[in-house]
Amino acid sequence: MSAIADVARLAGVAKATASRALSGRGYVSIETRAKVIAAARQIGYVASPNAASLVTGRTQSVGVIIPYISRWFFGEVLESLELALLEQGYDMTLYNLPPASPERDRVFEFFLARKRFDGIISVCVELSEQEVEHLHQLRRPLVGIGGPIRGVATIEIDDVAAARLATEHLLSLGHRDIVHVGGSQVDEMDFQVHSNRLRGFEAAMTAAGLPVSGCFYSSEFTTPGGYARGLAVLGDPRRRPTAIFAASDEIAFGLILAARELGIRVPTELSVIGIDGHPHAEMFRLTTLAQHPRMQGELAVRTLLAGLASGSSVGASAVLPTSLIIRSSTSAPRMLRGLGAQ
Amino acid sequence: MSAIADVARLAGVAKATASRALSGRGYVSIETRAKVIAAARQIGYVASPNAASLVTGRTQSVGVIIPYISRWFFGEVLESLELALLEQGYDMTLYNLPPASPERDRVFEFFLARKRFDGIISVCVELSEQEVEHLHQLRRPLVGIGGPIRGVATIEIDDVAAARLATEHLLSLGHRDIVHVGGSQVDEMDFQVHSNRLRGFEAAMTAAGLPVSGCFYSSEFTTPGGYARGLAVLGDPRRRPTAIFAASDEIAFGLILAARELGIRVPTELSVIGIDGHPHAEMFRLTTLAQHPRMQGELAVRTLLAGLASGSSVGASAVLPTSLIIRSSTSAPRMLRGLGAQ
DNA sequence: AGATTTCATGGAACCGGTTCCATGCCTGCC
DNA sequence: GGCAGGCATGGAACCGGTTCCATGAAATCT
Repeated sequence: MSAIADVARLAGVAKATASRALSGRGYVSIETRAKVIAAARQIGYVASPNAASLVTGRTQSVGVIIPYISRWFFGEVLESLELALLEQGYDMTLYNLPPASPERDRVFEFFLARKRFDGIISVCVELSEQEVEHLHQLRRPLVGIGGPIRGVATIEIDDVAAARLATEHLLSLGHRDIVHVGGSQVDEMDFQVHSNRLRGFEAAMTAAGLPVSGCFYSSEFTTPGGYARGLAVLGDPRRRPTAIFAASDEIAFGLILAARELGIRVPTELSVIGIDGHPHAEMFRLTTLAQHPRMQGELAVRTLLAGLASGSSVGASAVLPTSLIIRSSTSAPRMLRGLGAQ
Repeated sequence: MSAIADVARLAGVAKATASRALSGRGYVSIETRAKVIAAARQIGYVASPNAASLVTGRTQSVGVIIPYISRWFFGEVLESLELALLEQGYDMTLYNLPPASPERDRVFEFFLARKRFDGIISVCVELSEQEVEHLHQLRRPLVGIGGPIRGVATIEIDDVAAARLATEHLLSLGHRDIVHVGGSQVDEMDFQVHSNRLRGFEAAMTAAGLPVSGCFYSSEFTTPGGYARGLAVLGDPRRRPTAIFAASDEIAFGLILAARELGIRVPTELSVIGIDGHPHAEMFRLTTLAQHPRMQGELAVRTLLAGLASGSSVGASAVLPTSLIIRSSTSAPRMLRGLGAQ
């Protein structure tokens, strides 16, 4: 409703002066500034960033592209991004881009090209060369979460190391018959998360002198996905592993539910470890390698805004820590226990 | 980068003509339009809605306020809102406003007042009189999901009826000792969902001639919340109900987990029914009263855009249907079964 | 054929801010 | 005392679109 011209008129100054007083740039006397601020408050004036963006090029808004909203990791990242941006006065505009979204091209060619954003944060979206090119043409800072993009600052965890640590935890307990249930490399856009976790698993197994062939089963990254896979993998008693490394906590929950349903005791007969640090892990007593999505979100915002302030396009990438949280879904395999007890 | 003036120059026409050709408003000859469109494509021109919004007042952007992102219902609503808005060319800017958010006032007084949105969708946010007033002052259409706001179109389900139906399902199976586990009215902003579901429960119980005092237990609206409450409520065998009506599927999952842990068989010894239609319900074989958050999101967008087109501020409210999905978490109580078998 | 419409286009104003530039005052310094 | 420089302010241009208005040509009507 009210424009800066109204504020200026009410305060008895020129538009230019009102603008300087409110934005804090340029010379304004203390009294004038007070007058202008009082006038602005009186008529409930809030500046339109759209109008300002025309001349400054700054929109006070950031675009976020993300493949899922409901899955835990993404929900957490989103909440932390929103909060961090809000604190800095930025709006967050959200584009949900699931793997095979028909809207994908339109988002890159139309929505993101509308000069609406000061920067873009891409959360675990596997970008094609062409899409990266599109984004770079916007000449805006770009930060990735969860995986590398060419020429872009990235906030991530070391998925290979995390998977390796998780697997080594099982190995150190004495397990030799270990299976990895993780994301498929073909079905979903995986942003290298799936394959990195598989590589970490294989590295740990190989280092322990164990074979890896036939030890991987794919699953949707969800609890029902893990459950379905669990029923299949654990259904045959003769070929049952003593431990499973799940690529995510949500998969692990499903595996535990399947095991319970099949009457397999966890951890006595089956150890399960996940990756994430999901809040439900406590309830399932799940041993997990916790990552910290909120930290990743906050750091991504800091990196983006730093790039914005400095004008440099590429900020510093960061690899965030993970931590092993041992609960009671993992233990030594029964066989060994028996031996130990003798 | 490129502005409409560049397009006009390249096409050899005036800015005004280029604008008309691209927007499709006003008279332009077919050949001229083709020329302009070709020129625009050639230099990769995408109009800046920010610039356009200055004169048209339309921003092609909608603000959404929502208390949670991770909880299932909200995630689903969000995904459907984003998709529906995207299809219509609108951006979705997200404000996450958990119950006791310290950012709350700033969002209403600053962020939402920036003239950035053509309309606002409020998802299950309990608004104070003052906040409603603030929103109305923006003179923009406003649509609520999940509960009534004064003078605003609302998309919702009938929570009282849904709770009543769920309870009646248990009653019709022969249960008499039924407990309701739902949200607290004090702890969280509840948008009347909690109290409405409690009212529906009490209405059904009273109609069946059963007492309601002592039959309600509060819980966080999450699986761990239901789990904790389940351990407490089901822990004492002497005071154990034969059936529980959970206010959400996520609570119900927790209750089922707690029951399993206590060695209580579902549904033989305990029936559980929820509300939601959560995708995990299949895995838990949970009987539930399904609502359809995606329908609610789509309808909210349709209502908002209709209000936008017509210029009328208040659209039509709608009450969406729910459907009872019977799985095997509910059955007749054991006692009756025994009788029936005789 | 002359008078209206309808169509097509260009020029210019405008939306709401920011910023450049010019102006004038006051202070400090040589 | 005159001049340079810092401070405070106003006028005007500008950002990138849309739209009003004027103009002229072609089509339609009387």
